[in-house]
Amino acid sequence: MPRIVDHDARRAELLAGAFSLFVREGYGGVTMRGLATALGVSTGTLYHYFGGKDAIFEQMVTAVSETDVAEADALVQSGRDATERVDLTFAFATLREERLRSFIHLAFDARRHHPGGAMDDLVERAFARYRASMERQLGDVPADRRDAIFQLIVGRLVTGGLEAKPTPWDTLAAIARTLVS
Amino acid sequence: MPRIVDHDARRAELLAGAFSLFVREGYGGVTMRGLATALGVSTGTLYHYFGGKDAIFEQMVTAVSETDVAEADALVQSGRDATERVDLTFAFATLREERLRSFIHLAFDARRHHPGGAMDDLVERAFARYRASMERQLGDVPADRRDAIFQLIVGRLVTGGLEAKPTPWDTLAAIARTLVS
Amino acid sequence: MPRIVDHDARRAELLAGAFSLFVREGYGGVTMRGLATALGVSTGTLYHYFGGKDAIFEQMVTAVSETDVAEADALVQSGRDATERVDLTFAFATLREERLRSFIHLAFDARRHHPGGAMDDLVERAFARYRASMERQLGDVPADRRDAIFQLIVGRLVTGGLEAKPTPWDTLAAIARTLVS
Amino acid sequence: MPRIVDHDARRAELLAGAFSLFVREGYGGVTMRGLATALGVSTGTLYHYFGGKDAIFEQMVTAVSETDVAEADALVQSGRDATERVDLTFAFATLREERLRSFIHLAFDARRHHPGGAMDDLVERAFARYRASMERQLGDVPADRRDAIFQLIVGRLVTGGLEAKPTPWDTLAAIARTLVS
DNA sequence: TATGAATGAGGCTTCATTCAT
DNA sequence: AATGAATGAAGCCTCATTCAT
Repeated sequence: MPRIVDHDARRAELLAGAFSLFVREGYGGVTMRGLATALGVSTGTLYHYFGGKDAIFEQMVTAVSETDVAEADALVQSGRDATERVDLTFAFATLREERLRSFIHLAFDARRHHPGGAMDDLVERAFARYRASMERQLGDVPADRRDAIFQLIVGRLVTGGLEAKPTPWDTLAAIARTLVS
Repeated sequence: MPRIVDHDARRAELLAGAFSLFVREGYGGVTMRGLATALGVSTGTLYHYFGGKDAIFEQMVTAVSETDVAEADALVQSGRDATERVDLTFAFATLREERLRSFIHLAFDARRHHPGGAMDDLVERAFARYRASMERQLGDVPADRRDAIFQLIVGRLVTGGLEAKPTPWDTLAAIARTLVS
Repeated sequence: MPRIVDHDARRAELLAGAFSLFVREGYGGVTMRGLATALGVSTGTLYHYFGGKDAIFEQMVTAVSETDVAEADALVQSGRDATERVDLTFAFATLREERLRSFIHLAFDARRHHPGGAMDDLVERAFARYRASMERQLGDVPADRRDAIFQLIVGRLVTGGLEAKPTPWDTLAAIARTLVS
Repeated sequence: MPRIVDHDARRAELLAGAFSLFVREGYGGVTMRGLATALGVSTGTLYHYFGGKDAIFEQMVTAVSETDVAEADALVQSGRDATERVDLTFAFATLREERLRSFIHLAFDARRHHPGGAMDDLVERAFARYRASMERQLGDVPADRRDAIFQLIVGRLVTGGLEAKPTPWDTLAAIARTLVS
């Protein structure tokens, strides 16, 4: 069935385009009309490929976390010891700061707009992917310290979006290094 | 003579009621009609006491952070040394976990819905209040370590709302203690 | 019954204050709250003295035209011949331009908000008062020419509120003089 | 392919329907819901074709004045000398009395509801179109007399809507003829 | 497949009016 | 007599969704 393949390919293409808009505007800030315009299609086309706004949103949450984790793995695994890999983990967070912060916000949004449903699983699985990545890369760091580093990064991502002068990444990276040596 | 009403007291009362709804539904999820119903008043009354939805939200953010900080100060200052006060800080975060998480969530929402406006200042000032409280209580801890503890708590509050099995508070408190001794 | 007298005096006082606001904002632009504030009373007081917004408005239309006609008569009757009295008529229109224009607008408003009712009579009587004043002052001018002068003035009042560069009053006064000599 | 609709033609159609309602109810008296109902469409459709209430009103003012001026030009230019063209000008005003009166009324309303905005320009331009038409048709009449005729017509249109027995058009036309001979 | 015109519920806000004090 | 808190209908506008073409 070549038709099906084309259909799926087009859907993936639209999803990729939708992602940046959702990340920039948040769930509530995206309108179907705005999304259609940004993607260069009509609203009718959007409804042809997806069930509706929610369906688009849900498919995106998964797509984002998979992309991010793949990139993080690729970068961090080049570190030769735990200290270096901690530094690379912070380097990744710094590099993709906006995107990761947006993901957290998206996750919040997602759970709000689909309470108690399959969306919870989706978000949990996405976070589990990030956690698994850290475990792969920092497997020789004690679990409690690895957890602390994770919270440090999440905390910094969040405050970076809310405070005028958030704690510098370097400061936190330095603290993190003391936790693994 | 008019119906006897303490204008400010009534306003504070409405504000307190509004918080739980905003927390449950998010900024975008709260409608003036819904808020009025939840508070047992008419929409007109809401506009009698507040300039509008934004004004309600803004006054709420300030009121909540002030209340929280006052409570945190009261609790934490009973600690006799830095280690004890770190423990009490975590105790406060654990105790008011839901409320603090809601506040962060709300702050995110608010900035998305009103980018670049007075809301930014409001949120920044609220966060500054929390920071100032920590500085008062943990003044003898080096600034970088105090910052790390702050990020640890914020990170834990956020992941607590998104992960199925977030890192236990105790684990992070233990790490934090190592940072101040 | 001294009470009644006081009551009526207060009502006249409020009406006088209301007039300038209605003239400035038009019927639709005046709110009861705004009117109460401008008068330095409460909305409740307004409802104590008048039946409501419409009642205030209606009483005003009569009051305005009576005041204006009295002033016009006083001014114009000092002219010694028809030409002079025409000039004085234009002088009065120029002097009270804004006020007279507002009255025309008010009259329009009035008929719109109270179609087919007693308000039509009210407006017609008010206009009849202006006409009667002209007949008193320009009694020796043929009726058709007097009518033309009236239309000239009304036309100029209206276009003065709508055009950037309306015809100067002087130009029209000069034309009017040719009509009476 | 989309439902086949000539966007501009549909807009013109809606605009034409809007005029009669605006004329009947006045700017403030027209509601978007009422307008939609009167036009047999939904409020959403109105916003699909126009930016909002003001945009509808503005486009209407322009459309009406353009139509009127075109009609006036066509009628009046058949007159062979100034006297005949003055008569034809009054004939046009008599024929379209209601419509022209409504236009003046609307212009007043518009400026009151949007003081100091783009509406002022719009109204001024519309009036300028009427003035220009008179200049084209009565170019050989001295400017001051042409202006007087314009005021005569405007005055009669206004009083025709407010007085029980306004001055007959014939009377004013006769006076106007004396001004051009 | 794809379009975009059309829908109508629902959002925020205003305001004439009522009524307990 | 006077106040102003409270009401709720109604205004303008947005937007997810449907459907004829």
